[in-house]
Amino acid sequence: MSSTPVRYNFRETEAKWRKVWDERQTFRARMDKARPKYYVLEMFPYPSGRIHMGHVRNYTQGDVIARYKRARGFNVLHPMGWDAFGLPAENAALEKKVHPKKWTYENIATMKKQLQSMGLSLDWSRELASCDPSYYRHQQKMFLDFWKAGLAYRKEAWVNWDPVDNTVLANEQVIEGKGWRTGAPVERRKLTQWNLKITHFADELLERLGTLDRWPEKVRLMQANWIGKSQGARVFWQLTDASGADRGKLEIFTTRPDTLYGATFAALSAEHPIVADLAENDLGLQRFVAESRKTGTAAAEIETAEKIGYKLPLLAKHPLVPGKTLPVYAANFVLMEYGTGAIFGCPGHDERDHEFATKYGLPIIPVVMPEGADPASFSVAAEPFVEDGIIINSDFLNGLSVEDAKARVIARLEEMGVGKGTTQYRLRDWLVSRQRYWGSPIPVIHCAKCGIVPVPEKDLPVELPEDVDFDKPGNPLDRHPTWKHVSCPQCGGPAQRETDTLDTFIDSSWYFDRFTSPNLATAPFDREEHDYWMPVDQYIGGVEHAILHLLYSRFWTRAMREVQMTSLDEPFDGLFTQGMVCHETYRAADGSWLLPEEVERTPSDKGGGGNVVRVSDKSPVEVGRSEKMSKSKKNVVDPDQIIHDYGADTARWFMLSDSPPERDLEWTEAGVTGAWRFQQRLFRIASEAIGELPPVGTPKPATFPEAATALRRAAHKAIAGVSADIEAFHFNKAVARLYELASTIDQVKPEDDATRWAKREALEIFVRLAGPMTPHLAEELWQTLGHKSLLADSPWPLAEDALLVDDTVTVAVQLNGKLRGTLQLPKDSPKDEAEKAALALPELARGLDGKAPKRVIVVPNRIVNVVV
RNA sequence: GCGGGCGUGGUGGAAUUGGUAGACACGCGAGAUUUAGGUUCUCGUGCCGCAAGGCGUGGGGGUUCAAGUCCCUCCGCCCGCACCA
Repeated sequence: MSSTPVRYNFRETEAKWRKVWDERQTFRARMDKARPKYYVLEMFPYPSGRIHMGHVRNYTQGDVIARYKRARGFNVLHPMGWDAFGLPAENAALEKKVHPKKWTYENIATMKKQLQSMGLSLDWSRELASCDPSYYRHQQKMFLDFWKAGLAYRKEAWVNWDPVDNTVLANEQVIEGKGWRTGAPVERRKLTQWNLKITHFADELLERLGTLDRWPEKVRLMQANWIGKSQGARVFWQLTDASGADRGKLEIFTTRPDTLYGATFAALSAEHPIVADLAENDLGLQRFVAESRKTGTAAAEIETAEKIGYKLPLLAKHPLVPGKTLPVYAANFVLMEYGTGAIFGCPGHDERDHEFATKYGLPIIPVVMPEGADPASFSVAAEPFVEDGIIINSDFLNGLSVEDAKARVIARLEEMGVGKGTTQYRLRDWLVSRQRYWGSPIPVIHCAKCGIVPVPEKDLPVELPEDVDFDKPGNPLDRHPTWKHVSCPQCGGPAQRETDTLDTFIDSSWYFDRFTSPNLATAPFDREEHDYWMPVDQYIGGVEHAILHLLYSRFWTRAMREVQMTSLDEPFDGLFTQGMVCHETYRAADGSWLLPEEVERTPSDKGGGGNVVRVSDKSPVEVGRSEKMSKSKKNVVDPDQIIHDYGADTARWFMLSDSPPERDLEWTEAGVTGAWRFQQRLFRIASEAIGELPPVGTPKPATFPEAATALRRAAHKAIAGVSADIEAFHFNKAVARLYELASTIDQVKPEDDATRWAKREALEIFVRLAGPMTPHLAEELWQTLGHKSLLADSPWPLAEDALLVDDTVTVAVQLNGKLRGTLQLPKDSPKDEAEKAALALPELARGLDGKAPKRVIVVPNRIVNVVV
């Protein structure tokens, strides 16, 4: 139309619409019982400094859902807050001499501004930060309530100890068995710490997974495995020393009581009380125990460490075989935290036991063999047989299946009084004490006379003192001159505050509850608001939280139910786990990592890749494979820069196109410019068309020419398709449909009023469908099309059913399963007609070469397969 | 070690219940227009082959008229493992 090119000024336009939404409080959520609610939540960010592309992806996805559900008439709650306590703030304090509070709030300010530049439909009036005493006072109160309800208790637990810094280390701070700052070999120490009784709900947490049908199957599976319910038996073994004198009983838990006859040794955890006892008079054993403690507390470390054992001066009497005794070891691969801290080793049917038995020359007896194997020749000497099979070499169990044998042997053990069938969980109670400053104080007081006393409710919150120093490692609360010294609330005598703080997973276990009434001072939430908004209808976040955060939140919800705060069972009705954002890595000749902006691609002489060189001196750069964006490898792209250069809509559009949201996304410059060009194209299509379109509200013509009907079909099919795609989180497919619709619209050059009407209809549909993804541009185009209302307040378009079905279908014709041609047939043609049409196809006749078909398979509307 | 996942053109990825593999996009090639602050438009583009045709969804095997999809087996990569959040 016009010879002057139309350009979309995204900077001005995006700012304009954000201001309008903000001023009109478009996204403010208010309880309204007359309307159905929809609670969309993305995992709140840790304020690490600046937002990264992972945030952009996460919040874009959530915003698509939030805007879509608003358009569909839901009363949407879409809040944002800050997971503001945590280790990095203390690290910053140590390294940069900034107070954790200052560092955290500065980061929040920066990141809030960044998030706001994305044009997210958030209700910022509900913003919260978990480090704010007005937030954590409620979790202190809840902690005390849980304690009173018997859900919190103290017990000894191991921590990683740095002997140089005299401080407790997080698993993350232990690198190859050494302290991250000191390099000193890490030791394990025992401390008395607070735990929450998550195991009290183990069975319910497992059972209710089955009802979470809007959760990814893999997350439910991971949680089920984590809870790890297993049926097994506790077996009591009589211990003796070499002379046969009674040395007490040993209790062993096993999930494989059916292999009891294959037991050739017993092994105790290095932390088992019996081992501790024996070690008192055994230097070698002391050394062994000390050696075992050098492994950190992480399960992966313990289980990959070389299996070593120490033979104890004990024998265990086999409970079913008179006269048979087993050697007893202390072993580093037996976990004190699981079962009874002791196992019997059946090397024939367990990988770890096999490795151990081979190493220490212990006998290996097969007691299960595959069905149909020959018992005389079946051997497990080379490797254990861990699958289901038939029991052998096991007295009264011979010939039974594994399952039947388990039941029979448990019955026998119970009869004899030497064992008991039990259910065991892998899940351990939640250890919530942290020896750190930047967390919510545990509101208890230690009194020499009264013991552990809760801080009275009127004294809550227990606030963190701000005058702390980070000159030394360790917990500044512990060495604060005055903070911990208080008088006992019960007896008034001198007492001390608990200086441990709560695990930050607690902060994130109820923030979604708090969002329902974030400004209420007297309680964590208003019951009516909570009942209205909860549960979260759609929760979105990284799969790295699949187990811990989500399980702890499910627990916390139940704990609140236990103390009558809610009647809610599950906090998250729907869950979606998004993939990571990745980028190529670049290395200079000297091996140092380079930022993407420090390298460039030189065009090659004839097409194809080209070389990658350093911008500064054109030296060659080694290109590594794409990995998760991380500061350490410098393969990061700053969202701020992208939003400044291309606009928020481009960043959002790129995040949604191409990659399925649950999979990893590869960030590429080409992809961004592609998204940018499409924004420009859309603006041009709409701007150029506007002059020829009928005004808003022009009545629908009675009839349409064929081309107009085709356009209307495309548009209405897009409504159905995009809606279904958004509901199913297939944003990349929704984007592809919008590309198609845009091309279709652009190609229609109307020459009559009905087609002009259809083009306006199609454009309006397009703009409304694109609204959740590229909200600023869509809002601008909505106005360009002549609307006075906000697109953000407009309803989702409705598809006309009649336009969704075609009257002809393309049917594939195959010869022996190989495609020979296609047919256009009326929809739902009878089978014999489809067959007749297929056999008449020249391409088929050529392949058939005069032979008569043996068989013809007809799948209506899909395929005709001729078999000769 | 245990648990979970992923693997389709040069690239990101599409593909109801097994039913035309490669939608859409990037890149690349050819052409047109001509933009000069990131151009735009048309056509082509899985591989081999002049063609007919053949081969193709990480490798190997199987079930089926028909397999990316179901089964077995092997390989590669990624994530979680309780004090990172």
